[in-house]
Amino acid sequence: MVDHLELDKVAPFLIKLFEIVSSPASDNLVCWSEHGESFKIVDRTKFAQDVLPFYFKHDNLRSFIRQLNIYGFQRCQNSSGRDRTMEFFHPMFTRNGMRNLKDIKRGNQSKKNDTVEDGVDEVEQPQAKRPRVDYSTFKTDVARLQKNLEEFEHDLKQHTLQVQQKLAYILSALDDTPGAVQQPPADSEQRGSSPELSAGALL
Amino acid sequence: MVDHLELDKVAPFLIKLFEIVSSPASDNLVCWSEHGESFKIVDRTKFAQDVLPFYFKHDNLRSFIRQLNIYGFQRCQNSSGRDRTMEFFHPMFTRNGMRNLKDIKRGNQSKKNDTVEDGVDEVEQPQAKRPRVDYSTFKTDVARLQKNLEEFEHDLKQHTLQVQQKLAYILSALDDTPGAVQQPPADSEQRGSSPELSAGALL
DNA sequence: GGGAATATTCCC
DNA sequence: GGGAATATTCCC
Repeated sequence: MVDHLELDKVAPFLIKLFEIVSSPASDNLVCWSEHGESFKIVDRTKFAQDVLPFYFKHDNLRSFIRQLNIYGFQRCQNSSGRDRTMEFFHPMFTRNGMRNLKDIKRGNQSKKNDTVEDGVDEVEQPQAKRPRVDYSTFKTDVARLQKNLEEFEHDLKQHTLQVQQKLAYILSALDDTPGAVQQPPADSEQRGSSPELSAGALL
Repeated sequence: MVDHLELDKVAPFLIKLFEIVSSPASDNLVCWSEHGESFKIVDRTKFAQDVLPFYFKHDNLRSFIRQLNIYGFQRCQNSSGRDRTMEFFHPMFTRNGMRNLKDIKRGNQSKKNDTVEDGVDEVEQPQAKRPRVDYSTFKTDVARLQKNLEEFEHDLKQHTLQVQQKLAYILSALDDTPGAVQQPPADSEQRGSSPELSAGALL
């Protein structure tokens, strides 16, 4: 269906990672966070032993994390105090965002547009070392949602079109059938028109 | 004994390669050539299947060959016509030259001194495209043998010294033993000289 | 975490 | 064969 995920443009590591995190079978070892915006390694040892060698040529947690870092994932500090759980995050790696995978690049091949100036001039403010909230994740987050939305819209249009065509075909076939409905398909966007049988109206 | 092989300076690939080629157990699949100056892969398929995964994270002959090329190995054309055997060669990779392993470098990190000018000026000779024999392998070959020889000499000296010391110790111990043999063991290599007792003479 | 070396794959 | 991308290891 959605065949333009362009998985061929996505690094193998990311595809495997998505599969690993999404696979329900290993949810007790590694899984999405509640809202699917990050993922957790629950049992480091078992994860390394049982999951890694199935997808990679090693069973080494550190190598796995090295890859995460290379692709720009950030470690999230676990909320609770002493939790052995590890949590990682990348703005383009989300449960429902498989289509964003192709925008995750490795190493320092980052897109320059991440460094926009916030509308605040970068003049020195030497008075105090302001910890200064980092809005960049918000921005990339918004960008991601924006993009998702656009693509969903596109998909929806495609889908609508297809259904329309199929229905039109069915209706025309019915038309040719003696004793079938005579009513031709009306166009889709009509407001206040009398309710009638039409492909467009069904969408 | 010969503990200055400096294996810690040798790339893991080369150590494994040496082991693979030298191991008698797999001589039917991969082995040294007759004089130990190159090595042969006799059965490509079995070699890839049975040997490679034991040493590397893959069972891929092409990956193995890629590594050989990276380390500067050359493929030798098999003398016989249609032979599935593959033969590879590197001047510093020989059966008796384990100590040369540390001089094999990867990639283009070649030493400049390989490009000495042969005593022949590099002026253009556009008359004919002379195929011009490449003496560089000879030169590195000579260098290797030279080096081997020097190091063997060094080892021999060390060895001689040790044996001398041990014999001296034994002799002195015998000397202290009442009723022990007075007659020293006759030495082996002495021609016509009067037999006399000395550690050095035994060597 | 990340730089850098080494290993493996992919592609020409 | 080798360039280049990706993966894995090693080390700070």
